[in-house]
Amino acid sequence: MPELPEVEVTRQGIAGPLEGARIEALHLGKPLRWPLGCAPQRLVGATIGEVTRRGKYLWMPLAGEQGRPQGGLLWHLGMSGSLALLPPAPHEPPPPGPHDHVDLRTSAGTLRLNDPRRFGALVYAPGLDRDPAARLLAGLGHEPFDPGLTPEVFHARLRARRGPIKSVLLAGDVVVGAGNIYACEALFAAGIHPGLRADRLSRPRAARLLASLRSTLARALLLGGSTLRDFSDAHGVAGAYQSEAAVYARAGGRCRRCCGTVRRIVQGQRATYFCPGCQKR
DNA sequence: CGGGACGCCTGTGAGC
DNA sequence: TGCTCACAGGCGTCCC
Repeated sequence: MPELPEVEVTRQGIAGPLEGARIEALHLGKPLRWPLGCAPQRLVGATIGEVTRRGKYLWMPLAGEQGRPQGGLLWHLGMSGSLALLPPAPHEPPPPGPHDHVDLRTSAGTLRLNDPRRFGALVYAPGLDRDPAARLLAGLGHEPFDPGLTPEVFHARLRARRGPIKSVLLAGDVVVGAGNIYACEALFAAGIHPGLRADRLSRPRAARLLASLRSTLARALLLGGSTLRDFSDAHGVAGAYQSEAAVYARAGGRCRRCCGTVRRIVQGQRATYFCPGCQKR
């Protein structure tokens, strides 16, 4: 679920309402991927700043009572996580379900993390540039919409990589944001075979792939992301992108462009979907 | 150092 | 119906 569009849609749903809100309590359920890293009580009274995104992480800066910087919270939705912003007092939030593992109660409402598989995380860090945040973000590549990521830069980065282009997109150390769905869809849109070695992409094809990646992510963002099982935005609204996926999860189906058959292969333990007719090495 | 496999955890759907 | 098995959108860590 949560690839860049889903995380960004989530961010857009919570950033405005939560900015300036005061933390009243933090309740934790079952353990997530990593421990919080500080006593929940220590966050009470802090004021939430502007929530930002880096890759698939959300950063929620916190300010202390006297405006002193007080670090922040790094959120990750993992494979099955979603955030819901529940109405503030006088409304009492419904009791947490079995997969609700975080309730961040604030003056602007309760931010609730639901994550059945618990690959997600909530981690406190003294700053974005301080551990553990710095360590987690250290290996991330360019943001896909970063103007500094020119076709030339993208091509140069790909030329240093010998693995299949699909795996390189997924790895996130060249460009962040594409998970399995959007990596497959962007490659289809660009007409590039997922098994092509990254260093074998010509400059024009690299440029085309970058453009396809951007348009794919932008389109998904516009549609509120993809909902394959249970993703929803901060207001509980499902995404709509999955219904227009050209290849993802469509093995055996008819390619919408050439009427050939969509194939499924496995690369690096992950399923890859592509159209052999439209995507060339 | 790059690249690939593993494992974290639970739910779902297919097949028997 | 009920069981088992494969598989699922991410990513840090380990090993070669």
